[in-house]
Amino acid sequence: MAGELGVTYRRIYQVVSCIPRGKVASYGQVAALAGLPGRARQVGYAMHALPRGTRVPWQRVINAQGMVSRRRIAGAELSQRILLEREGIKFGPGAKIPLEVFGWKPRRQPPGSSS
DNA sequence: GCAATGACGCTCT
DNA sequence: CAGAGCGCCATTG
Repeated sequence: MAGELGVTYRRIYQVVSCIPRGKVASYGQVAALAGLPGRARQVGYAMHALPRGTRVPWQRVINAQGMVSRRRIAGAELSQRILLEREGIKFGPGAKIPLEVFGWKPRRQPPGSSS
């Protein structure tokens, strides 16, 4: 049943929930952080399986090209873009997000913070 | 239990 | 730079 989600999805949702507001992460990045390197596809499918009204910031997950992945239903990708712009993320030419600026860079110990 | 699906990523042409 | 193909594997019917 869909009520009981697999361990894999749960792991993915956990990582996605850690993405700070105003930042984005790619499917592959989420997969790697979830301990599933190379399984970006499963991340995308996990996002699709999310129910409406979820607390998981699924909108912060985009593809490696810095673009909102195209969905089965046209127009939904636009909604995601609106949500991201609302968080302060700016899109460049070609609807691409500059990952060097908005890409989430998780770091446990910021360099120079302990000195 | 088997076969098809899918919000991706990378490489080659 | 753009497009097409293959691999990846959990979830669903």
